[in-house]
Amino acid sequence: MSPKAQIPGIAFRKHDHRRCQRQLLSEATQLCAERNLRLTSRRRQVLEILLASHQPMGAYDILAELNRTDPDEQIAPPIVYRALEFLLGEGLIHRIESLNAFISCAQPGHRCGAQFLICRDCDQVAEFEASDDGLLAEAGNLGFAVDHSVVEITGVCAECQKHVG
Amino acid sequence: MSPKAQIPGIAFRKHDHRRCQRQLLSEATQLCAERNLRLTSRRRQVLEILLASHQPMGAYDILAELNRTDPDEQIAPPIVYRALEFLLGEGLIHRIESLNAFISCAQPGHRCGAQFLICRDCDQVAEFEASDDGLLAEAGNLGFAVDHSVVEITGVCAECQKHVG
DNA sequence: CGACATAGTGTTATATTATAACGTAACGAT
DNA sequence: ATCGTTACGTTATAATATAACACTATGTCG
Ligand SMILES: [Zn+2]
Ligand SMILES: [Zn+2]
Ligand SMILES: [Zn+2]
Ligand SMILES: [Zn+2]
Repeated sequence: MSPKAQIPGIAFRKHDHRRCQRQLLSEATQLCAERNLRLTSRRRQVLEILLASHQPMGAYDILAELNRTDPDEQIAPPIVYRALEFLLGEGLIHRIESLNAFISCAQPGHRCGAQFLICRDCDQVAEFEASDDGLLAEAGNLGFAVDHSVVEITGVCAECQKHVG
Repeated sequence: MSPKAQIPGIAFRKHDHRRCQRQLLSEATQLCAERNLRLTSRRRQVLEILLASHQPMGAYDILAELNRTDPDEQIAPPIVYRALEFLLGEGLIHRIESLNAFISCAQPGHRCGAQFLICRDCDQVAEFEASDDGLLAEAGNLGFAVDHSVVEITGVCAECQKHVG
């Protein structure tokens, strides 16, 4: 993965991910403490699996990972989905609708609009913060009370455009 | 400037839907003829089911409808999915990712960006043409070659806000 | 026409994603 | 300690989607 300063999203940037990971987990812990919520070990476990990369994972991928690291117990889907539900609710992760997958939030606590660039070549997904969201304003102008917005842009990232063959 | 700030989406407007339906089917027929594509009876059948309303339907809802109107044959999922794939490819219908559902395009042939307002009260979905140019331009500026964009805004429509208790 | 290539359909089975339902355990407050 | 609540574990099943392969319709060319 080469440095691509122009692409937003940490997924596309070279960085000390060890540190990044630790930081995000710490932020999650603090955020839950502030909100008086329980980041239980299951929830933390699922979050950590997602924090291991900046890639989206399917619920069953996460499930497999849980069962791989802990072959004694046989975890079942509802456990994963419940943890995901909690993490989604607190904005610690996002759901990528067009992939049926989940990804750790790059800026937990920012209550950021979740907007994604999805490269169909390298499968990397970058969360990016579109500062000016005219769409929501427009929806608002039309009398629509916006609750949640899904913005997922599929295409080819800058790096992959170079390697076309 | 694009023609926006109209009331979004025909789904939310009172109109002669009989006529609307006929018109859209006719446009689809013509469009396929122009493109030298076969709007076979199966494909037309699926399109007609979606054109019966401006509401999104799951693939299995469509399947059920097929099997209801024609109880002799027992249609299976792949048939529906293949018809949907064709219709999606030609822009005659759209897929709503956050609902796992399909909806007829309000403006076939316009190659319109597919943007949706989804009311979580009345479940109506309005296709609306907004200037998400900002977003796409931003992606473009960042070196990302946009292929397809998903914009789905969930909330409460103007009408439902009045009736809230 | 009749052989052929191709696109579309039908059928079976199965993969993938997600939830219902219900009981148990942990926790937090009286 | 008991009680209400939240989270977890377990089983079963629902809902969504595709793989694989056989068959049929359609158009093309000699
Ligand atoms: Zn990182
Ligand atoms: Zn890429
Ligand atoms: Zn109509
Ligand atoms: Zn509504």
